[in-house]
Amino acid sequence: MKAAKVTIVEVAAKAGVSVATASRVLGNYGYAGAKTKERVEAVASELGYRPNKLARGLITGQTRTIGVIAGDISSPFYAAVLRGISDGVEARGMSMLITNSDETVAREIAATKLLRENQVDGLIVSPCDVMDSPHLKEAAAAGIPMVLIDRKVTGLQIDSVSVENIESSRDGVARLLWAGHRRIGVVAELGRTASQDLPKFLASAGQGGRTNLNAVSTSWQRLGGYLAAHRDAQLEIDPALIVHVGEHSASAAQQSVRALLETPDRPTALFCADGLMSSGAMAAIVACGLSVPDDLSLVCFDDLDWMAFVGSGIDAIAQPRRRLGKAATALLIARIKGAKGRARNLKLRPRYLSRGSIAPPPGTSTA
Amino acid sequence: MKAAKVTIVEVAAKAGVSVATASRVLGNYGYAGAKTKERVEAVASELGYRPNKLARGLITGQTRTIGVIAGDISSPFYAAVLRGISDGVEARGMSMLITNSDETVAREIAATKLLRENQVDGLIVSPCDVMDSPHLKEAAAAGIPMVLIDRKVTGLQIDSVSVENIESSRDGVARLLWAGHRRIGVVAELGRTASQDLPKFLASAGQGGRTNLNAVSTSWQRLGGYLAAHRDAQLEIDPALIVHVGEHSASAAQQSVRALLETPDRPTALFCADGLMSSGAMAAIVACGLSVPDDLSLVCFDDLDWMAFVGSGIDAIAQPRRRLGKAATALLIARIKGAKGRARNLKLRPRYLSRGSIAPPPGTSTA
DNA sequence: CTGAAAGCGCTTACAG
DNA sequence: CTGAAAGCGCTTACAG
Repeated sequence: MKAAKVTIVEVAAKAGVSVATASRVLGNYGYAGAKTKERVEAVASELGYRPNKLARGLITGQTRTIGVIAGDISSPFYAAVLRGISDGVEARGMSMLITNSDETVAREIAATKLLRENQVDGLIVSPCDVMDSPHLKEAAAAGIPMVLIDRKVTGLQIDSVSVENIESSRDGVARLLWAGHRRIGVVAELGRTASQDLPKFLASAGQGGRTNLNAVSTSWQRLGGYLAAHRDAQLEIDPALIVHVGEHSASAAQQSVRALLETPDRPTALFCADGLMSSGAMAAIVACGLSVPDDLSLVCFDDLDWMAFVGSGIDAIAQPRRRLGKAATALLIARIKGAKGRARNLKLRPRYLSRGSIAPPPGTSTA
Repeated sequence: MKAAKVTIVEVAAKAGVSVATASRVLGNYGYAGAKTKERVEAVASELGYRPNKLARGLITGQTRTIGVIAGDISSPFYAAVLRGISDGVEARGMSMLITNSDETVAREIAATKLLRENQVDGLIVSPCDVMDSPHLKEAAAAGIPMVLIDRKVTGLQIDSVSVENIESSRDGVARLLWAGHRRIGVVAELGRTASQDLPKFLASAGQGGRTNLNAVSTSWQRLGGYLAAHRDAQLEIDPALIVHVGEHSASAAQQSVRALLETPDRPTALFCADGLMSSGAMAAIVACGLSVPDDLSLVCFDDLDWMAFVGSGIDAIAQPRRRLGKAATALLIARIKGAKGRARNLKLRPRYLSRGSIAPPPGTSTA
């Protein structure tokens, strides 16, 4: 049943030319007489010839395929970023191999290996360990074109595209402060070791040490923005207001936020550091019977579709997700084509969407 | 800079064995002496040998890569389905090439071509034309393993995994009817030619002709369920209540729904046929200042994360999206491994999530 | 258990 | 403008 594949050899034979010539017209490079060209093409389409990219790739050393390592392709953030990448890739007639790391180093390593064995022309990765990723460094050293997306890795000087996390978080939190809030909760993932890292981080942030923030994961950066806004306003931080969820999970966030909201001295506003945290926080807010912004003001990092119509609308720091993917693809393709020169680190600016989820703290007279 | 790739030839040479032997231990098939094996493996890891899957694929005729054609990988539905596929694929050490069709035949054809040139071992596709897809039929006839997901193509007898659209829509709408609603709006995409197709469809559905519903796109099937529920209850259909949006777009849905809701004789309940329709409808409901379920009851096909906390929660017909992908992958891999026999058509059953968005129609006395 | 040799389907200098 | 030949990196009968 399996129809025998027609190869270039058969096309050449039937067209009465050499394989070399057939190859030249079918791959359209090099010279070929008009008549020859026509004949070969006619035979090829008649026979239903389909070039074998494996053979082509083996010999040219290019597969016209890139590999992508995302955290979780089903999350709205990565799904949109991937779409941006995909658009860039498809527009160039290239292909895209996709993997998930689930923010796990072991899986990221496995993915890197698999992708390299597949001879991808380049890699776009959202590294899960921003401090030390030997497998990525090795790949970069081996000369495989690579661009980092959403985050960077300390000591890895390669192209990257990320988002202004610190500045835009600082701005978002500042808006809450301007509205009069003094007890603002922050909900962030912060990894498993947050309880140890947090005191150090708070201490160093206190000095206004800003440099180290670039060497840290996005959720820490956004927390950094929160701290910076408070420092700008010369306000102390109450560590009890920092909810470190510890995992990428909406339901974990929901539990932690609920606990905070049931506290007697609960915050009058919340800043959520990513989409998962926002979903969890919103669920907790509803579960506690609180309404936004009357009982609680809210600013969320990353714009999810429901933020447009929940309550009176939720203020969001909207990341240019698709553009993130597009830009990464453009950088990668340039490198694949041989672009030299030092690493380019693009930083895209999110847009603040003001929808009305910020009100003065409850009990404040508006008069 | 580009580190020369180490091939099996070098490994063999340095280990003092033939390429054949090196190949046998590195690909681990065939016999190899314990000592030889050890030595070859040592040298391979020392040299950082990385098998070239192109060469391997060229000769074995298997790439251990599958191709996926989705509508839009950034939509929550496809994103989750893809994750299901991805899990199945990664668990077997295989890879996955992903493309978007944007529900466009031309792009689907291009994707099929590209994927086949990449010599994928099989294809999972969500076909955008359920009536006639010669490119898919050709691929199937050529013997490439393929499974259809979410929808089927008339006249293409191959494996498929879809969802019980008709039955579960019928059930969802029935719940609205039980609650006393008599004017229930339905919001569905239905394609560009809906205005012509609708009268015919209504007429044939009137006869209880059920067979043709399998040969129709998911949004038509869900409309079919709506009609069936009304037929069960012996109620007439008011065509004015059928909102055919015409495109896969939340904002288009929002506009159409808004128009319906601003009508003097507006419905007391809404049934939304997919996620995009639901987002649009919800935005329209909020824009009109209506509240769910007091002013309007609501049932949505496909469960989006916000439905858990918007208002008092929105009833949803939750599709097993990830399972859809997993099941498709399992079927595909079985075929790739050579499973024969007639096409299997899996139909997964959604779960109805009752959250409280159904109330009696406004003005009904509960007493 | 191991090796020499052919070959997967294509591209690419190199002659002509 | 066209063809003969080598070769990309591997696997697979086939002998031994």
